[in-house]
Amino acid sequence: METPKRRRSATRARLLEGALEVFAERGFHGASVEDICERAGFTRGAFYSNFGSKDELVLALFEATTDRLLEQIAALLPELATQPGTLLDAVLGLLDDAAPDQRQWHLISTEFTLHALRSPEAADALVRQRTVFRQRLTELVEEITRTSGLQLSVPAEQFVRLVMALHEGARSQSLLEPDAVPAGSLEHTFLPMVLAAVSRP
Amino acid sequence: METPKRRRSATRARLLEGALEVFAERGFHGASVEDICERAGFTRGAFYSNFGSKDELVLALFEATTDRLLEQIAALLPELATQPGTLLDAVLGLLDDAAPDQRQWHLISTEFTLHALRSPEAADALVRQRTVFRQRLTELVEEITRTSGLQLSVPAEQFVRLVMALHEGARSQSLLEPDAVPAGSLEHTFLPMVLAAVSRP
DNA sequence: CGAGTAGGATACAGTTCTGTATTGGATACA
DNA sequence: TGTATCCAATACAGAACTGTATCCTACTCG
Repeated sequence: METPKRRRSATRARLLEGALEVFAERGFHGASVEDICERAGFTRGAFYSNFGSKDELVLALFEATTDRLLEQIAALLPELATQPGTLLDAVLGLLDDAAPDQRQWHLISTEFTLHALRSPEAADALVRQRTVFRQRLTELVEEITRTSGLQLSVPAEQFVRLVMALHEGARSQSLLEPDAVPAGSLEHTFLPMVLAAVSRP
Repeated sequence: METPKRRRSATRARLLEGALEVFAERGFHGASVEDICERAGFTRGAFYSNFGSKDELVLALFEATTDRLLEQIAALLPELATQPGTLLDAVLGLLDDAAPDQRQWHLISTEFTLHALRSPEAADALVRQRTVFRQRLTELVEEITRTSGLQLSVPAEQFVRLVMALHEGARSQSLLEPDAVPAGSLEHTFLPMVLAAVSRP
């Protein structure tokens, strides 16, 4: 039982993986179907046998990426919720470690965001993903504040939105000017202040 | 004296204007030269008479955009530096009002950023632009703190980087979820806290 | 071992885009 | 008024890409 359907889903996976790389390198419209196939080691025959079009692949890629992201979160949450460190270490740790490759992830997720800003359906999907992601983080924050006796003067979700926004903007700066803005520097400089301002012992 | 060179530069300007719109709508690679010309009311003949390629036009567009941005800043700075309101009102006002159309500006600047992350030359240009922009903001902050007797415990530039990062991330959220995140809400919720934390009377 | 089938490769037709070469028309100027 | 010039339109050739239709190969299973 090694080749009836497993082979098919394996090539699907390789195509998705290739698409991820090529999209990160050349962008969404800049990558041709041929590019993706070449990267994955196939020809277009394999592609059109698995996907109806590039758009369809993009959708599948987004869902696959979302799934992986949620898995990563699920894997990281337990230790972060309980073990050492502060609330901010936990939240930032999750944001940082959820994706294996920060640069690629930033390129891809920016590409998705741009796509979503132009297509209502894509926007729906992206907003749903971000909502789930944010909820996980919010629960994490709430749990940590509960167990540590800390209390926030703003809704946890609002606080999470802040951290996400700052993280995204800061990552952009870090990737453009790695020397001037080491990864995480902005967050680690300012977020503790915000936390201090919004928390009561 | 109305048509020797003025006509030429007028079509250049219209092409750039068309490119701005089309790039915002379909993205950089998604827009064909023909699309741009059609939007501007020309055919490709006009295009290739004014630009060598789409890449060249992109560069020109970036510079034109940069110029306009700096003009906007120069126009807004004086009143913001002196007149009423707080430091944050001034900085956020500048970030908000520097571009006439927030959505289009966000799409275009994200597109540029993405492009820059893939091309070292574009990265250079973008970093230069952002550096100038940041310096203007930094000077504004320094001037306001000086005249208002306020003092920051972090370098003004670092503070500006924070505001820019937060602004960018927050704008992304606002555009994706206008109802959940009204424009400016994140900034106006949290930045005063940071400011309070980093300033001494 | 042989027929059937699934999945990917190859070949091909059609479309779209780019870039150049040529043409046409309007304006400046003698 | 006629001519030279400039600029954009048009016409054309070639390249790149998409999507389909057919072929080939390697398993599966009787």
